[in-house]
Amino acid sequence: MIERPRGTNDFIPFESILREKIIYTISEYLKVFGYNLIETPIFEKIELFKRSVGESSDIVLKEMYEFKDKKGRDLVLRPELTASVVRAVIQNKLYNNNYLKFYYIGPIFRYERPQLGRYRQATQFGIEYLGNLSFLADFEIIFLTQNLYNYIFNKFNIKNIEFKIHINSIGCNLCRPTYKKKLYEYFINYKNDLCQDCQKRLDINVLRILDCKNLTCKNISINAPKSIDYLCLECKNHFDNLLNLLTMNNIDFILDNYLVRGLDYYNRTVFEVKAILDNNIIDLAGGGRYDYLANFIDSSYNIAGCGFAGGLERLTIFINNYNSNITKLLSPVKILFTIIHNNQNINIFKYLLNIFQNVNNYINNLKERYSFYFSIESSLKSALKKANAMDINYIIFIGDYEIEKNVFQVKDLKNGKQKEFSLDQINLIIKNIEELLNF
RNA sequence: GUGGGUGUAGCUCAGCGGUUAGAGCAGUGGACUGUGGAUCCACGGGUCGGGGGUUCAAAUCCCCUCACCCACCCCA
Repeated sequence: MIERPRGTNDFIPFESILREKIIYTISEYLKVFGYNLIETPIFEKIELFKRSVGESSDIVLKEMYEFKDKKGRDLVLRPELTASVVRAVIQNKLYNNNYLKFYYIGPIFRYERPQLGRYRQATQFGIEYLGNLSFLADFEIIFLTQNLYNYIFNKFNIKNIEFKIHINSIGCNLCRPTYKKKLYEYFINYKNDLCQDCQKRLDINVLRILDCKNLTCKNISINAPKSIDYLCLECKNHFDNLLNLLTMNNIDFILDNYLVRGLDYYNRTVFEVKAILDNNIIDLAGGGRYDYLANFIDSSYNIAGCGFAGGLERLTIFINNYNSNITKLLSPVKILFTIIHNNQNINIFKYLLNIFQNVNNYINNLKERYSFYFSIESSLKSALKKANAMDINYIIFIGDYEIEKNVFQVKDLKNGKQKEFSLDQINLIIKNIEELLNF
């Protein structure tokens, strides 16, 4: 047996249906706010991520799927999408537009050890708002992040889910070096107590020590200098204004002084969406501002930007966990059309073909709301058994008895009611499906 | 990449050196030949994740490997 590669998934019905609906829900919501779909390649040149996500980040350091193509080009399966979106904006010369709002959804690849909600091929969705330096853009992104999740959870009938937005500012190129220096000076005193990883981080990226889960490191971090105490005036104003807007709009956020992100392109605002599942904290999404990203990719460009990215698989886990009935809620009305056929009279099949054709003809009235199934059975009993097993809502059937009386039967399997219709009307049953089922 | 746990029927699992590997659920057929879900009876189904080793004898013990789950690391 050839199995699928580690950390990948087959999404078979009905999980695939749920994913489809979630994706639809996301795009439906974001389009109303003026965000439009952007699609970029699944593989990119390796340089794109080395320059943007950062050579010192774990993603670039050890998690990328790298390969050479037949001409020896160094390519990678994309580990995230923000860098690609910014690259696309530059390459397609979109930067002079003042309405640079995009949403994306698609696969990303990271070579990690799989766990629940963490896969080597995962699906990320997110939005990017480019070209706006104002704190209003940060506000819009955070507002949309929170309310997109609210909208999805509401749509899938999920109540009582608690998710929190953690937020911080990590400053800009002016003030961050000072802060990093202060952090370094603080942590160097504890160098021998820090875990091995953090001892390395001391020189590579001090900020990430704040993110360490090691208990000793955590305890040391408690009294570490906070980035917000070292922000320059502009960064401080930006952050204060943002927090004011969020407060005025009753957006529930937690000011997390030690929140940092593993991708190097962020500046000023960073945030994460955290939710609780069985006493575990799971990150649903993360994001922030990345005003230097365009410049990292090509030094002749400066394009401000702000966005967030969320994981589709993690979201799906929550929806399934909080609403186990979800696939039933999403299912269309199922109708089984059956011919009870236990003799040689093949003429009876013409009614079956008739329904096939009419379903096709009226597809616009039926789509999203009805699913049709067809079968030929030797007895009514087996037809009903099959319908029951398939969780069919209505069965329409024609057998010898019906032919003799020139009728067909419609039975509501949920309440057992049954009604007889004249076979002369068979051509109208799909066209008038609503009336037919409403008896 | 590190540490731990688990792989036995379609599903959930029992068996943990000793006949021919089991149960429940699901499936198929019948009792019941035109009105379903119930009940009873019968039946089908397994390279015990894969490979190697130890042994008279391995699902069971050992080694390797693959996959999943959990905690790290990191992140969506």
